[in-house]
Amino acid sequence: MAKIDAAKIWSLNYRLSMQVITSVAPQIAELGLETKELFVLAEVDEHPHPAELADVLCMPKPTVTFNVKRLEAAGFLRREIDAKDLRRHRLVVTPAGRKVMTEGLAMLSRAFGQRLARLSAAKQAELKAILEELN
Amino acid sequence: MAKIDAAKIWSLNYRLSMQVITSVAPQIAELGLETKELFVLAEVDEHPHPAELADVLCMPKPTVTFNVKRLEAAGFLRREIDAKDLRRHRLVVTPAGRKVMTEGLAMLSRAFGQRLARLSAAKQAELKAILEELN
DNA sequence: ATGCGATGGTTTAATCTTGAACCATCGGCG
DNA sequence: CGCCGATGGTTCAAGATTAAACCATCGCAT
Repeated sequence: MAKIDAAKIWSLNYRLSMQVITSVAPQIAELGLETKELFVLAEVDEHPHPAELADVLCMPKPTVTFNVKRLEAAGFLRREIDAKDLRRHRLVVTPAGRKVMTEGLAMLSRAFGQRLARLSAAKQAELKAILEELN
Repeated sequence: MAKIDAAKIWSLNYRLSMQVITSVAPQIAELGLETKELFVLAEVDEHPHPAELADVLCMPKPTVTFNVKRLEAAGFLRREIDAKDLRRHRLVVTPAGRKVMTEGLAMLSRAFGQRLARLSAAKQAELKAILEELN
């Protein structure tokens, strides 16, 4: 079998992600949320500290600072100082934040769901399994 | 079967793309190329016109203009005006451009190849097929 | 031909991003 | 304790991105 070109696969993957997110960006914006803010918001539950967020989301720390600040100003996020480690800021999603996060992710699900609908259920499951293995 | 959460799959996919590209960015930079410039360069053969590039790469037209300008200044790209349509600029990859493009894509292939190596050959092929179906 | 909406590309100005330097705190170690 | 390297987070300034407005050309219908 000819060797599979990894760059090609990466490229397909990247393009897919971008096309989907580009297509929902306007809807998300109507929630008063930039897409990057949604990404941040969506990871706060699992990764409540900015440093982890930067790591998971592959964005530099100042970018996280910036986006967190905006989310906080918008009332979607609250910030608590960890009494055990005064350097750390624990982020907490507010009810309003949870609302827009849920709606934003639902929009993303619908948009990507339309693409996924091209695949059989079996293939969808296979894709998910493969991606989990790769992550 | 529980409904698969499309947003979750999208997120896995996005994270995978980002982690990989983040990991190669420094190497690519040594070629004198920003990652976005590499993306542009890599699509020029198939999509020689800026408008198409913007579309395929999901980036706004001014971003394409900007990156093309830099690629041109670096001698990686040449620009010809289409005699048939004076609005259109046909982009051409120069030999120097082809060289860095090839090297850059090879770096990307190596980096992503390491991830892909977690999968059996059959699963790699399956992934590629699925992505092509989704694109 | 002439007008006109659509398309290709650039410019501008405002916003976002980010590398580098920074401050504060932590966790050891002598 | 007091130092010191490492870690969490922010600031700042330089550079990248992009929405909006723009100019030029095209295709086409009048």
